[in-house]
Amino acid sequence: MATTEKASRKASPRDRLLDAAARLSYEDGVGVGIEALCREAGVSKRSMYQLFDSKDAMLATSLERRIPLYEAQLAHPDPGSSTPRERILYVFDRLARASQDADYHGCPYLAVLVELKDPAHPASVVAREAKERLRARFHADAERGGARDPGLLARQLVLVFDGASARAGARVERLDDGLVTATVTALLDAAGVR
Amino acid sequence: MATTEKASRKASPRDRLLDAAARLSYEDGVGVGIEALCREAGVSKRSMYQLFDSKDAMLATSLERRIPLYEAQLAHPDPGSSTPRERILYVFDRLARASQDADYHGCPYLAVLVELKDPAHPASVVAREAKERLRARFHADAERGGARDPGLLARQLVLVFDGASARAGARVERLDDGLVTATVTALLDAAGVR
DNA sequence: CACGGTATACACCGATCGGTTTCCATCTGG
DNA sequence: CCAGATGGAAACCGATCGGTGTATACCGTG
Repeated sequence: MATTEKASRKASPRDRLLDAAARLSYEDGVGVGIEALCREAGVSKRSMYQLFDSKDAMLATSLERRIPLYEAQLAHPDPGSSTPRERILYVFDRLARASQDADYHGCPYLAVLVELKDPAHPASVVAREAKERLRARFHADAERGGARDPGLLARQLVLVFDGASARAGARVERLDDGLVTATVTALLDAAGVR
Repeated sequence: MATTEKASRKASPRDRLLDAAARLSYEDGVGVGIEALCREAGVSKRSMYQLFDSKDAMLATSLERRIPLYEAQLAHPDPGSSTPRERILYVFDRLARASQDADYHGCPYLAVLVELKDPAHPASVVAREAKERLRARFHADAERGGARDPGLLARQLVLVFDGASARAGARVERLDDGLVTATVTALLDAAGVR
């Protein structure tokens, strides 16, 4: 009955593989070899191909599994008593903080979409879903915040989010001086969000 | 004396290689094999390695050569009689138009920076230079336009530019309904650009 | 015409790619 | 104690990777 309950000492091969895939594909790009992935995970290639149909499938699963964590990292700690404006600005504050890490390389989902230029790739589908969820969250807050055009504001915010994360990840820009906050504030004000 | 003057009928192998490198690395990513590049250019591998030290060097040269074209595509046709605001908005208008092409895959320089995560890679250096020049152009127009903080506005504009081009290239967003114009206008207004 | 540079075709190098196969060690439930 | 499932080590597959070596065909110039 239990699917993964016995793993008492250390993580299951499946979990180790998914973690390794997330880490290595983020650091080195989706072009990492399965050989390197399995070595990092301490799992044989044989086991990996029993657990997943292909490298692409494992990559997609790995990305999908990370979505809740990704969203939790950007979620305001107190969704109840915070204002929509605060919740939106919090997302960008977290982005600015995360981008200061030496190993920050931008939003992993946007990176996947850029690297695999094929929109039909299973990993691209997952990445698009993750980005769509971020937009939807901005949209909900934009509506609650009384934006004149919540749909427009939400799209503007993801535009800034992706531009900022990509540029910070590529080390062409720094976000630690209030750049995103200033930009988002201007957009929120223009949209009439209180 | 003359470097490339004899090429009367068709382009030199060097030019064919650089064009093929630009096209294929844009369509398929920087991971394209040199075999495919040489086939596309109609040049033998041997000739390529006589003309360039390595694949990386050829890629960097190819990107560098494209910078003037890239900038010309975004340049207002009448720099003399146009206002700074018009010139800035023109850049985004061209971006919105270009993004409607079926084979648009985003800004090639940002893509290179995202794909090769190594900032020291020769192609990354060139790509960073191209992005820096765009920022500098925005900065000049922001100053001339009387922006309160030209440096800030210029950085905000490249943020929007890269976010929009990346998302449009990844087919997660469409720019044909005035999204970027609305966003840039809000930022220009907030900065006090007339 | 003979020359030297340019470009070609093609085989080759070791390494790695995604993926498969065989064999064996280990663990667990009956 | 034994059966069967699980998972790991390593060889192997054809293909491709970036890069070279060799030998030949073309070219304008002397």
